[in-house]
Amino acid sequence: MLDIKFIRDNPDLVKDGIRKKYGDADIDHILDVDRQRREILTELEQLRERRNKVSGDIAVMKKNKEDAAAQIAAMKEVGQTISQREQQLRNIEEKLDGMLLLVPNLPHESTPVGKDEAANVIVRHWGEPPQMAFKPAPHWELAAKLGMIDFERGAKLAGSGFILYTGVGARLERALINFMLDVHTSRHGYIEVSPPFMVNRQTMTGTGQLPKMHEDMYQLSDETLYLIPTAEVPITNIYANEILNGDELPKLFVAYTPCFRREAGAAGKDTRGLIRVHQFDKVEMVRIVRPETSYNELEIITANAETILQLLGLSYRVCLLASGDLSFAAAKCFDLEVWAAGLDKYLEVSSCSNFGDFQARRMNMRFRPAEGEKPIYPHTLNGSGLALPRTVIAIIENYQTADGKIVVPEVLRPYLGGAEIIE
RNA sequence: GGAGAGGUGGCUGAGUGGUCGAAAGCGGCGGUCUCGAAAACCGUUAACCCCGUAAGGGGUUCCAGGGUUCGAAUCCCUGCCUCUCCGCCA
Repeated sequence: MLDIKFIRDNPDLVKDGIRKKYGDADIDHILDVDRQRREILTELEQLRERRNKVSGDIAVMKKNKEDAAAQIAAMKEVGQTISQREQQLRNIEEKLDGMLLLVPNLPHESTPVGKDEAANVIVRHWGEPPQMAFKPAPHWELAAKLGMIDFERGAKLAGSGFILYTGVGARLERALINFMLDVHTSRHGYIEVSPPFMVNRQTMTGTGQLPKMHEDMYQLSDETLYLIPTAEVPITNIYANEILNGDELPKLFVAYTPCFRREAGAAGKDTRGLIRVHQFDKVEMVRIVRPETSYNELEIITANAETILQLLGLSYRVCLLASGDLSFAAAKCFDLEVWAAGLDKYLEVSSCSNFGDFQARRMNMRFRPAEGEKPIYPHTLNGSGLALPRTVIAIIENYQTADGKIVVPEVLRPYLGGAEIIE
C-alpha cells in the first residue's frame, strides 16, 4: 500500500509510476475521496470536542447537585449528529481503503521501463548449457520411464496439474528441500521456520495477494482461510501489527512449504509435465530489513538463490524485470532462469523481489530505528531458493545420459543415500 | 464437540458508568549523589489521525466489530483469541 500522504504530496510521481507498471488506479478519484474524508473528519472531531467538554461539565454539575437537563438535551442532539457523521466516515474510509489496496507499488528507479517480459534485461549468465551428442528427452518422458513420477494417477487423484511423485522421484523432492534448507541456514544465516499452509484474509492482504489476486487463490469453503500460494505470505506477515526493535534487523527467514495456485487464466499454457502445476514445493527466503539497505539486500538474496543453482551445477541466467512485468507489490525484481536441455529453453525457478515498505505498510509492521525514535516501516524482500518442479526439470533434463539415466549432482548424493545415478 | 475462566500500556497488574490514556510495581530513559558504578532519591516513559510553515491545538485507541447512554475500560450483543477440565483424535 502506498502512503496516502505521499500520494497527496506527489500525485504526478505516483501516476507516472502506475503508468510504467501498466496499472489502472484512478489517483484523482482517490484524492477526491481523501478530501471528502478529511472534511467529514474535521467536522466530526469538532463535534466530539464539544461533547467531551460539555460531558465533563455535566459530571461536575451532577457532583454539585446542579440541574444539567439543558446540557444533556443539547448533547443528545450533538450525539445524533456525531453518529451520522461517524457512519459517513466509516463508509468513506471503507471506500478509500478499498481503492488504496488496489494501487500497485511503484517501480524503483533502477527498474527498466517496459511493457512486458520482452523488455526485461538479462544481467548475467552462469555456466554453460550441457553439450549432448544425442537429442535430449523432455523430463516427462524420463521421469515416467524411471518411475519418478506417475502423471496419470496424480491427475486421477486431484486433476490435471497435480503430481504424484513416486520412489526415487519422491526422494529427490525431499533431498532438494533438505539440501536447500541446509545451505540457507548454515551458509547464509537464515532462521528456518515452518509456517501454517493456510492463512486468513488479513494475512493474504498484508503481502498483497488480496484483494487483487483473488482468482488465483484456493479458498476454503468456510470463506475464512486460503491455501498459501507461496511461503512469502505467512513468513512476511510474522510481525504484522508489531513494532520491532531496530537492533533486531535484518530478520532472515527460510521455509519449505507447498504452494497452491489455481493458475486461473493460464489454462492450456505449459500443460505438459512439471512446468506449471497447481501444487508444488518451494523453499523460500524472506528478509525484513532497514530501508536504507534494501537494494543491497536484494543483491544478497539473489546471490543466495544463485548459490543453489551453482552448487547443483545448473546453468542459468539472471533477468532484471521490466516495470510492466513486475508483480503488483514489487518495486524491483530479479528472475533466475535455469536452462532445461530437453525443453531447449530457460525456465523461471526463482523470483527475488524488493517490496520497499509496500507490504510492511499493508500489514502495519514497523520498527524503531533507535531508542526513543518514532517507529517506521521496514522494507521486505523475498526470493525463491528455489521452486522445486523446475529445478527437478533442469536436473532430469540436463543430467540425462544417452541411455536414459540421470546422473545425480554431487551435492545431492548424501541426501539420496549416496546414489550416483538414477536408473 | 461439551463446561468454565479470561483478554487493560514494553511487562506484571488495579480499575464495574463521569475530570481514566488509565493506580501501583517492574523495566527503559534523563538527572542528583559518586573518581566511577551500585543503591537511594527526583523527573520522565505509547501508537495513530486531523488542522497548522511552526509553535501549538484537537481527536481516536483498555482484543475486534456493533449497541445502550449527555457520557463506556466499566453495561448489552456478536466475533476472534488464550487458559483449565471432559470427550474425541494424528
